[in-house]
Amino acid sequence: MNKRLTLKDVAKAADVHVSTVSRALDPNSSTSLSEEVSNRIKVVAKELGYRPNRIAAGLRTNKSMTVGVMIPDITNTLFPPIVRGIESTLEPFGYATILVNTDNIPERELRLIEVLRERGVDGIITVAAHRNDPGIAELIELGIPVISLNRRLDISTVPYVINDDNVGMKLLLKHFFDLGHRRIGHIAGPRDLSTGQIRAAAFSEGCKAHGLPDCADLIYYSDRFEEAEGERCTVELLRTNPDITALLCANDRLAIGAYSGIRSLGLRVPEDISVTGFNDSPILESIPPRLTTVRIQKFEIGQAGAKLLLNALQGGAKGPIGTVLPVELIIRDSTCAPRSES
Amino acid sequence: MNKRLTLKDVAKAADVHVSTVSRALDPNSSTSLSEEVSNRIKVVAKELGYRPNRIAAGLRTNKSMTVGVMIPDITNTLFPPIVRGIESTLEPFGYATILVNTDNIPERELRLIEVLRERGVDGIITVAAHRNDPGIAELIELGIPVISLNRRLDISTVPYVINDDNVGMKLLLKHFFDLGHRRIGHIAGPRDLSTGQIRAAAFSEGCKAHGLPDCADLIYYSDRFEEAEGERCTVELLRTNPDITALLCANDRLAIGAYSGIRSLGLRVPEDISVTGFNDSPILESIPPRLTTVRIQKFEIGQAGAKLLLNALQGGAKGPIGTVLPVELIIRDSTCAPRSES
DNA sequence: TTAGGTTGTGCAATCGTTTGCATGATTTGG
DNA sequence: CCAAATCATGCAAACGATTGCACAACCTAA
Repeated sequence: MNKRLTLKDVAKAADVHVSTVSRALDPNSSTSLSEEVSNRIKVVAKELGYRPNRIAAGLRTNKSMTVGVMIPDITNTLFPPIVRGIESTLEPFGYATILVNTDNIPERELRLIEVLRERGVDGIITVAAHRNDPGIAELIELGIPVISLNRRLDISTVPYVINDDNVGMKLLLKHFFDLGHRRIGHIAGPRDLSTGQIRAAAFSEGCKAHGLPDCADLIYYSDRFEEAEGERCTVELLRTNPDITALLCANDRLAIGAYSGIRSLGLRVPEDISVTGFNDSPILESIPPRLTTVRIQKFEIGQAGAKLLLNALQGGAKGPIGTVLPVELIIRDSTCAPRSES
Repeated sequence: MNKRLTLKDVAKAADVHVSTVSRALDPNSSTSLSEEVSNRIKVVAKELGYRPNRIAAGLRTNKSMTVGVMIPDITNTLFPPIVRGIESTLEPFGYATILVNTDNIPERELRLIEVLRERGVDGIITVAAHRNDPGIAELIELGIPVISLNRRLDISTVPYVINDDNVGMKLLLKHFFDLGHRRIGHIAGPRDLSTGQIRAAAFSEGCKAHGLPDCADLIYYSDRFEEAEGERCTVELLRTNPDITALLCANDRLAIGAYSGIRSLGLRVPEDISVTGFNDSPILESIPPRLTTVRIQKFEIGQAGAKLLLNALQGGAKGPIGTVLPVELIIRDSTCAPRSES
């Protein structure tokens, strides 16, 4: 267990002061050094295999070169590509990422924010933000850069990267409309998540635009983005509104749950009820009937978020506060024209 | 951007020395403090909302309370549950996890090990180890605790948690044998990964045990655990050995690739060729024909690995160097009796 | 009563870097 | 040829916590 090399060791070997070594090894040091000494030091450092201790440096500079990444749950297929996008973008700049799972539990989220702060993260990227998120609000107040991915906060000062939920919903609605559907239900996401809220709003708006009658009672809010919730809501919605011919779900998991719900009522997808999702999870290609959905850019959302954070960390000219990534309608087998009722 | 509270601030507020505060807040401090002072300090600290700066503490104690987790690629469905198992187990003990993706590229792995070392991780859990891994070997030499999950290293001093690959292969082989298969091929994993090597060895051994004729030429080594490789190897193997009726693939991805390969030759799964995988990825339930495979415990492997690391970090009595988790045969639709050739 | 033992707290060094300032060496210009 | 400017390097103080040691106050026992 040989001790870690320090600046002091290099300094001794190169017969200079530690501060000189520090400067020689710092590419953008303000103080000037002679080429000769600088090179000698670099050579010695490399020979000895010197590696800086970022903890010590972090203590002095108050920069840990780490960022916190908060997600609800890494085992949810939506998040790994986002996390990968973040890591791939940040790593070349020397930032390491600390990953934490909040399970969408507010207290847990608050505790994990503390954990990250104690470790002196330079910034935080959250994919787990609630519309009204006290923890995030506090971070902002403390001046710690925060980026919210996939979701938005109600407070408008938090930079975000989201998908174009609005356009996505309109595309789905138009698809239904073109097929001939007129009674369309919506299984919405949780009210406290921006994705749920934005998509529900887009749904209402879209219905109106297509001249569909009041659709407020055709929206059913789920409590969580989970299959079981999708099933429960679908059953309840179809019980109350048996004339529905199409079901627009706020995400894929709700849609897969809707499949079960529809079948439990003795109906078929899509012959009796057309179903759509949102996100385009990788599994979908293989679950029959293959789900018609909206594809969002997952890796890219992480990438864009990381860039936004880098910009904030480098104190750069503050770019746009929000980035909206384009989406794409993916038509598969879960949608068809309604049974003719003529 | 109000400054972070430090021990000094608390000390001033409680009118004691910083060292006293440090001791009061350290649950297992060796020095004794009067109840009264200790409580007063705790109250003041809580009131002020003091949070220790782990960076500073880490510098002094040489413990960062972070661990590095190295995986090939978080977007591979095998890894998220493992990572979650690690994080869930470590977090309650105050450890944060830094996640890095190696993409199975050795140079990248070496660089990332440096990144982790610079950050002073207290230990490393790798799910990306090669059988012969110079980076890991160096860590061991430096006395940094390392645990290898899912894979083993050839050097025997690295504690590991693996699944019972051996039993898993025997179960699959017995399953084939019971169905009546006698010409069984094996698409093996890469030679430099222990999973590939162990499974191939178990295959050979199992063939012999069942009295099957020399099977060495029925093993085909893939270069990577990827679908495309599975397809390529399957096609080549079946070209050379057209009498094969069953294909045992070293993991699920190779098996899914095998599906394509078999179909490209105009054959059907399982009627013409039975296929099996390994791991039981979540997608499998939905890809027809549903793959017969061996289920490994993913979350548990992370959990067990984390426990092993905790043990190593607490310098505890060194427990077993290896943990082998039980596996389970999952029979689905990709296997059936061979066509009768009577 | 006093020597010796506790007990509770403060002092100061330390961890490995970074960085403002001081200082000695060298160059420049008049 | 000397004063002033410039350059290269060293010095030492941070950063915020931990911890061995010193020391004062108190307690106990002979």
